[in-house]
Amino acid sequence: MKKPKILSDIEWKIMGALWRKGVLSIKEVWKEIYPQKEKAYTTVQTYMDRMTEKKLLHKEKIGMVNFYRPLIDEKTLIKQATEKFVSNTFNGSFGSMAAFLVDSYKLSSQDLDKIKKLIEEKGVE
Amino acid sequence: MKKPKILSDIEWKIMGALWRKGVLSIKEVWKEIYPQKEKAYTTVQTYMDRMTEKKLLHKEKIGMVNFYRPLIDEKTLIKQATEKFVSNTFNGSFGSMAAFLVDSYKLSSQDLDKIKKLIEEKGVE
DNA sequence: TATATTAAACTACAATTGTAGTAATACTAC
DNA sequence: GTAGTATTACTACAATTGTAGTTTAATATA
Repeated sequence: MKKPKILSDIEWKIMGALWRKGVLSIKEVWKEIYPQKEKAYTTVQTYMDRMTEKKLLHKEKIGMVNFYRPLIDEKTLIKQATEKFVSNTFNGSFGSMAAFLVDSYKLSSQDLDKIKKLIEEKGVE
Repeated sequence: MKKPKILSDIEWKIMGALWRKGVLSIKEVWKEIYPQKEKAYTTVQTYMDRMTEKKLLHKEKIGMVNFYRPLIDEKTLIKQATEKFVSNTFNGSFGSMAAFLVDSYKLSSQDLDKIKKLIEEKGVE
């Protein structure tokens, strides 16, 4: 992959809606991500258009309405984004990042437990 | 904090150099982050200027040369950036993010071990 | 002192992003 | 078949980002 497409805030929201729901019209996405109309309908429209150009979405007209579907799967994109983020902020060390997260006040004991189990599965005892 | 300032790639590099070295001139930063002249000197100059305007850096002239020093400390900024990233990509769940990292093929057993110890210190047994 | 070097200061400009308005078109209910 | 309504399609435009050139001022050197 040449230029891993990293998303802006709004693009993440749009992709998120589509990953959750599968295939949606612009209006449906808009209602999903801005139920309080925090942004104009046409703003979402513009984004989804551009994302279609950028091959992040595929659009197909059914009747008079365009429906959009994500062309990139969630796992893949999150992986790319995480790699880029970690490379910027933690000099590429996933370990440091994970340690930072664990070390921060942010994790519940359920989280910690889950992570611990994952580690154990990976064979560190 | 009103608008947490999140950095672009180049800005991270510049901040990184300054966090490591303390106080540097533009040329020093440039040599540090683009030893192969991947970007023009004036590009770095423009960035550092803008970052000074944005209060990310403080500039002080010593003799004829400006020296720059970071106004925001590394931990703080990484925390903000991580929060934003996690909110975008993992719906705000630090646990999911940590689990994703641990679960991915990216961590060495040293990393895992370190994380495990951190978890244990936090009192999950 | 004229000259080359250095670094600062200023200017430029296209691409992308954030935000949305307006025009055209098709559809729906009288 | 005409008047609203829903959607698409098109257009707009300022702010920010990425990239760097040009001009000026000071400094060291020959």
